[in-house]
This record gives sequence, structure tokens and C-alpha cells, in this order.
Amino acid sequence: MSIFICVYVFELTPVQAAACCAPLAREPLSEQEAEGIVPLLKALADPVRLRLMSLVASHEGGEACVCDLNDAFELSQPTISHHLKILHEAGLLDREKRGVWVYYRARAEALQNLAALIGGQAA
Amino acid sequence: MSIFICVYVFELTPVQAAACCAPLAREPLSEQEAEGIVPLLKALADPVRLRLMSLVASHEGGEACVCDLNDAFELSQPTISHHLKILHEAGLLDREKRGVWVYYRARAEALQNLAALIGGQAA
DNA sequence: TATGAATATTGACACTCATCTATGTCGTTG
DNA sequence: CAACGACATAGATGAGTGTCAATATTCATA
Repeated sequence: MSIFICVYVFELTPVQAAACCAPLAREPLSEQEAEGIVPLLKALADPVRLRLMSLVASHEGGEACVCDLNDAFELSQPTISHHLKILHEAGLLDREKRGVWVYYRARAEALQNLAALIGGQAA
Repeated sequence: MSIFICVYVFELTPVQAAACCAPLAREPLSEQEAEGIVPLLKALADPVRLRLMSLVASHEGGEACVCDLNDAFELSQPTISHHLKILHEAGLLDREKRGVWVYYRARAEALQNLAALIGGQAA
């Protein structure tokens, strides 16, 4: 038998909001639940951010340096920085500064919570 | 060794686009793949549409009449109609007119494909 | 300490989008 | 056929968003 216990003491990030609810097809989402989940979906609902998320998540170790990410797009550095911030604030990416470089790490459980919410079997 | 081959003969709806790709965390999404998936995420990335999707998907038989959906929101009827159209065009809802009433039906495989894309295990 | 490199922030602008009112279309029914 | 009810479409408007150039911040190093 496996037991998973999650305790959240402080503020809710959108990621935690997604972990709260029954799957879409099981019971209607309340207005508050929907408002909590939407920031996560909005964060992924942009082609650049979706690719950034995929780039980081599929990178070895589940993390990537901003310097690598900038080169993957024909966009200005501030624009990439802006998108990474949105993914970070949604709780999909963790941020860590090591020396001059900044590394972003994918939060796998965030993606899996969201996937369970969207695709979970009804009842 | 694993080999994945995707063949598309006719036009792609966003739903089919989501079924084509390896999970986010397995390999980086191409620009074209991302552009194909984003409409699905955008369709869900609105609180009203997310609740509409949940209402329809969790309704008995996986379908609901527009007349019921209008009453669930304090929004004008054209606004609800607009949101239903977006979910329909994304391939998340099927539409069927029966007499005076219009029924929308959730496409479960669409939600599950999207969930697999988002939450699928890496490698 | 001064310089340079990596990343973030600010402010501006064009574009998208959620919402409304008004109107159109399509069945049903008197 | 006329009138009504259910739903969709059109057009307008205010709020939100992706992008950029310019600038600020932070850290390593000469």
C-alpha cells in the first residue's frame, strides 16, 4: 500500500489549485475552482510558453539554463524572460540562480495534477 | 527502440493535433506542434469555458442542452453561445440540434489526449 | 573598483478577446 | 401563415496580452 500526504501551510499557487479538484468529467467545477485553475492553463496556452515548458521538462535533469532557452527562439531576451516568469508564477517552473546563470526546473507534479484534472475518468 | 510515426491526410482539428505528440516531458515540442495544440489550451483557459466543459462532461450521458447551460451563468445568452462555439471549434464539444434544442456533447478522447500530452511520463 | 556578461524590469504599442446589445435564423404551434 | 421560443451571428467596446527597445540589477573577473 502507498500513502501520499500533501500538506500546504501557506498560500496556494495555481498548481496546488489544480490538485484540489475532481476531474472535469466527474462533477461540475465551481466558479472558485475554475478561477484557480485557469492561470495554469493560461500559462500553457501560448506557443512560446508551451515550447519553453517542453524544452525544460524534456531537458536532462528536468532543468535548463536561460542561456540555452534564449537561443531556441527568434525572440528578444526580455520576451523569453517574461514568458519564463509567467510559467514560474503559475507554479510550473522552479527558479534557481547559480552564479551568473539562472536555471529553471519543471515541476512534474504540477503537470501531472493538471493532466489528472483534465483527463481523469468520470466517476 | 521505439518509433513514432504520425500521418495526417486531411485537415487537422486541434484535438487531433494533441493526439500526435509525445508528452511534454519526453521531447521538445516543435513550433508546428505547439501551434496546433495551443488552440485546445486556449479554449480551456477561460473560467467560463472551463466550467462549461466540466458541466457538459459531467452531465449524465456526457451531454447537456444549451438551455440548461445558460442558466448556470449570470451572462448573456450570446456570450454563452460564443464560448460554446469556441469549445466546439477546438474539437472539445460536439454539437447536435434536436428539434428546437441544441445539445453539446463532451469529446472524452479529446480531453484524454490532451491530458496524456501534458502529464505523460518522460521517456 | 571598473568592466562586462546574464538576466530581469519598465514602459509603450499593436493586437486579441470577453462581453454586451441588436438582429437574424430555424423550428414549433396556434 | 403568423407569432413565439431557442439559439446563432454581427458589430462595438473596454480590458488583457505578446512583443520590443531601453534600462536596471546582479555577479564574476581583470
